[in-house]
Amino acid sequence: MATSTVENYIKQIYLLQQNTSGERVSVGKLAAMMGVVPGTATSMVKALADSELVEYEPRAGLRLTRGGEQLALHVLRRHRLVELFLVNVLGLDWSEVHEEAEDLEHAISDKVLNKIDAYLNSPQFDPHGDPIPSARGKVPDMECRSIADCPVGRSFRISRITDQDSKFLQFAERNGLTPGVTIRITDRNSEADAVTIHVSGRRVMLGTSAATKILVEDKAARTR
Amino acid sequence: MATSTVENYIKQIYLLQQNTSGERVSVGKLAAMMGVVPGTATSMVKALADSELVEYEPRAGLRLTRGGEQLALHVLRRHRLVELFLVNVLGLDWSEVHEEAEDLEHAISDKVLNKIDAYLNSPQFDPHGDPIPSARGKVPDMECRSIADCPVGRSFRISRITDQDSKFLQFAERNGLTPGVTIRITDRNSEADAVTIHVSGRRVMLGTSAATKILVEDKAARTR
DNA sequence: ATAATAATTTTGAATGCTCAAAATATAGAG
DNA sequence: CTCTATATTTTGAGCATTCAAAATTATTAT
Ligand SMILES: [Mn+2]
Ligand SMILES: [Mn+2]
Ligand SMILES: [Mn+2]
Ligand SMILES: [Mn+2]
Repeated sequence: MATSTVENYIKQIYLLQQNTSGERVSVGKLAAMMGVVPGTATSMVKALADSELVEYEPRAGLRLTRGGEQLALHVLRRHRLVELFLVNVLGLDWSEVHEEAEDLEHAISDKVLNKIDAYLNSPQFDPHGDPIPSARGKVPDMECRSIADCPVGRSFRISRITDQDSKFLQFAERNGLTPGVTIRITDRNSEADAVTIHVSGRRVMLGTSAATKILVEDKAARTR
Repeated sequence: MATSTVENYIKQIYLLQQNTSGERVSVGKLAAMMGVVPGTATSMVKALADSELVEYEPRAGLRLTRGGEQLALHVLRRHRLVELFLVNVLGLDWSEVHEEAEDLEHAISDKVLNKIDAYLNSPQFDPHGDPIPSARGKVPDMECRSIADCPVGRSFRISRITDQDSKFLQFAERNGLTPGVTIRITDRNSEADAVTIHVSGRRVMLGTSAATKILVEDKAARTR
């Protein structure tokens, strides 16, 4: 029913809402993320509002409706299951699957999706640690903060990388910074804008903006 | 580069050319197969001619160029590898994969396609016995005729089912009529418009129009 | 409060694909 | 050779998506 353009907009709105923790999304931000001119976003948003996928207050911004959120979660489920399948079964690199999934997420039927889900044993997280919404739209919760604001001296488990850029993912992999890995934060220097961590022997230094993209949780936590 | 609409048209033109063994395809036939109104096909064909994918002689018909044929073979390769993957790896039924592949064929990158090909060990035929063009556009040749015009009394191996309709495929499967299976043609009655065959003990009667859809080859032939 | 600035919306136009219906060409029947 | 049935093309229009550029509104600085 929904075109892939609509699915992409809705997914992006969902992701923007996540960052700004629930506030209304601005048309400008949306346009920027979608790589379109602002006027294009405006007219698209009007169409989405007509289909009752978003609530739209001209000049104030927009927010997903319940239906919009469900669609977003369904797209995200397809995207992330596909990513995991490509990595675990077909052996693609985690740095390249995001692009692939960007197209496949619109072409996978529920029938195939369920087979993939079963094949992978109903996983909860994708290769980047992103939560995979369930078929009913439940998102596995994960309480985690970024390396950028973790106390020095403690150990953590990497749970998620929040940047799909393939250069960054390759860098992370080269340095052993992948979900599940245990790291120890050994130093933070706010003047130098950097954090030092230890990961399996190695010492790695990260600038704050890179550190922000790596989320961790307490050593004790989750089964993954 | 090519939209999925263009890919679908080009693929369909290729398939029509196969049937009519190389003659020019008429716009009307194409429109019918694509499920569009004739005028739509005319304007699409003009666009395809502008992109040099077909040679078009108004009112006389059209034919794929070399480039068009290559595109068709590439789409067909994706379609058929996907079908086989869905059946062999994800366990979908052969009667349902055609529909699935119809969308996926446009969303699979070469990178993923190569992984699938390797995973399946570079197969030559899909679940319906359709030949899978190689990455370089070579089509595995198969010399086969339909059950409808095979001599009575001899044995053959089923090599291909040329009908994607899921009801027909389910019927075929129920009666053990799948590629690789050996059958024996025991009777033909042109008045009754029917053929009788034996397949693993069972006796099956087929009307000519059904028999035409099942292709066989000499018992001796091919490694599959 | 006014003016400058930034964000947003509107307008007008293009592209790709489609349909309905009218116009035209072609082939076969008489 | 003329008429008619059939296939094909043309015309005019709509939908989804996009851009460029102009118009409008909201925000901020003075
Ligand atoms: Mn996408
Ligand atoms: Mn991911
Ligand atoms: Mn298709
Ligand atoms: Mn097939």
